[in-house]
Amino acid sequence: MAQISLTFPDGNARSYEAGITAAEVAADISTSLAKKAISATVNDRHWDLQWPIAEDAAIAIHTMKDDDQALELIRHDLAHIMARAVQEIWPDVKVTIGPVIEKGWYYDFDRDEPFTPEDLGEIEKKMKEIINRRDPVTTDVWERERAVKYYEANNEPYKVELVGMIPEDQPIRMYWHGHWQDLCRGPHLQHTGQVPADAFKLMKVAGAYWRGDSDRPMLQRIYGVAFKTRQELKDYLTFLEEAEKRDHRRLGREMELFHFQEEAPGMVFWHPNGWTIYREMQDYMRRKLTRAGYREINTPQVVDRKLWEASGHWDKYRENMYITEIDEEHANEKRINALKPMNCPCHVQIFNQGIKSYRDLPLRLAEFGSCHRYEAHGALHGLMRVRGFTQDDAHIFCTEDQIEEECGRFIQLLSDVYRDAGFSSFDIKLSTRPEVRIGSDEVWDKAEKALEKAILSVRNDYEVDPGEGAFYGPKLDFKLTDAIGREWQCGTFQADFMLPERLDASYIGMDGEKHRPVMLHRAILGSFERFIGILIENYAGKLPFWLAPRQVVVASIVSDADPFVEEVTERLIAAGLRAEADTRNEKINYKVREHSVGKVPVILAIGQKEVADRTVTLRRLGEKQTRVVPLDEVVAALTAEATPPDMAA
RNA sequence: GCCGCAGUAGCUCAGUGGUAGAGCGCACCCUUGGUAAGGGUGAGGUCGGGAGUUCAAUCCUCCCCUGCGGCACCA
Repeated sequence: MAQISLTFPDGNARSYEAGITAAEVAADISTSLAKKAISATVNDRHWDLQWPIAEDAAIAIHTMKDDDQALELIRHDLAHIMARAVQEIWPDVKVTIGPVIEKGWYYDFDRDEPFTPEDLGEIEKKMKEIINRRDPVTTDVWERERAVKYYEANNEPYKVELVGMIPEDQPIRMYWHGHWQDLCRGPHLQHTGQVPADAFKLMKVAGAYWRGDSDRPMLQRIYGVAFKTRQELKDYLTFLEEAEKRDHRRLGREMELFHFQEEAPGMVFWHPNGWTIYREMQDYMRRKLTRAGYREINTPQVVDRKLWEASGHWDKYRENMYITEIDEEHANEKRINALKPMNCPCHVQIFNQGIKSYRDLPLRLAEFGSCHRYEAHGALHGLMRVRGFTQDDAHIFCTEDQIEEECGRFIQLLSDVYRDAGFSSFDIKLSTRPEVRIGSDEVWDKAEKALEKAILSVRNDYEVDPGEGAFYGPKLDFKLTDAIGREWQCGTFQADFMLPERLDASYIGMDGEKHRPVMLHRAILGSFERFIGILIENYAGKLPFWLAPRQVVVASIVSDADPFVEEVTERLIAAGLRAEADTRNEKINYKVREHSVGKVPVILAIGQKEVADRTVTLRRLGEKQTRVVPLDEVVAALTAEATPPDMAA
């Protein structure tokens, strides 16, 4: 037998016979390691203990102490255990696939009857039973034909299809958990008893298309979460409760920010409090854009289909466009209009007015563009996905040579905005040329390089998504991370070589000839609606002072203080603050509680002492201690605090 | 759009084949109380919409609408 050399993490190497398994290597080291081992890493690949090692390699044996590997295996084995439990209870159910996902796994089943919440409890019980059986996990590689025949005989058509999808050069690997069998690339644990029986939970049932294709059958998906310990599971469930508490739909109601109703699904009714946040954000953006050299414009809501046909949107997105009908009586000619689903074609119309010179470029046209898209019912989700929304949209008309400079300026602007909104980090993704595209390779080279260079001028890390660019140009997507670690894609920067062509935009170059400009589509917030939703969730409703809809409530402790409360409130309002007086016949405890629940950042309480001294007692949201401050001082301090971040000295 | 679940007072939710209830909120009264709910009284509902079954439907059946969790989609 040939000998191979395995190098351990500590740098030591040992010689073994080729074909030795990782389990045997572990056993060679110590019996306790053999028992504790869960998997190995062999030449950077996560390796099943049972797999033979054929050649020299770097090897590391994993135990439950290695979180990454442990969690992957636990979740992956649980997927199998769950599928097995389901088939033990309902032998007719057909199995499909069950991958590991963040925090857990899912498994898709084909079953006539959907699973009920009660079924989940039963499955969970069965799973624990299986874990306690401590069945060994075994694996083998089969001939393709044998696997197909096996699955055909067992009436598992999805598995037959999966076998067929495995590339010719890949092995068909089978796994057994006890008697139960599944097609799987592995790796897995040594036996089911290695899975913690008290650190997982089945979460929900949902429909999911076979292979994610809406033309294929709808399967029943069961989601589970799993951790190494019971405590981690508990912590995660607590986290979910916390996330639910910051749900913007709930806070939107509690803080009286907005509502939705049946007559206008997916359209926001902004209440005074919510609209205050919106306006504050919009004012802020307007200042930032103006300073960054943008000119603000405004374009029609209702536009003849001819323009959408010319832009190409009619062909592709007609299903999702709101079409207007005019009462015949009042129309001389039948015209079909659409509510604009996007602003770019209208912006080109403004560019096209008059003759543009290269001296006009780059021309940056910004619009808080109100758009309507008929989104699928199932897609709507609070402010995050709506049918009527306003983009912080702008189009930069420029030359190919100006792309890089404009991209760099944009990223700078975007960084400022995210920072001011309270997001400390964001990721950038560069999507490059797809197979089907327009424009010469030369132009693509230039554009992709320009975007890349622009990113590198501000930071050194970004992700590349090859082939995921739009057919009309490469793009950047910007994802920010919120306070509880969730990612939201907000900003975008897209180079477009097509629309100027389709809508015949041109400028006169230095050479006196006509040229096509490049159009850069860009947004920072995405839509105001969604961004405000993200802000609400990020801050759990406790918005920074400059954005808080109600910044200060001045509350009387005794009714004798009411006149001074009114005076203080007027002073604050005169200073530009959003202040309200609360002189209701209620105790101060009650008022403090109510305004705390309402997320008012500052409460100023006024009783007899304050009236006598012309002071206020200041209490900040979430803090217990109070502070007595002279009136003049509090007005000055709060006014300074209310200054938006871009205006602060 | 697809799968599943849900829709009862402003909110959160209970309930029944014989047209409804709680807590909070709201209004009024008492209370002037010092930092997260003082007390009393009262008003408030075509039980999401339509059709059907039934002597009788908020409850059972069907269709539609909206919402929720996923999936698909997101110019």
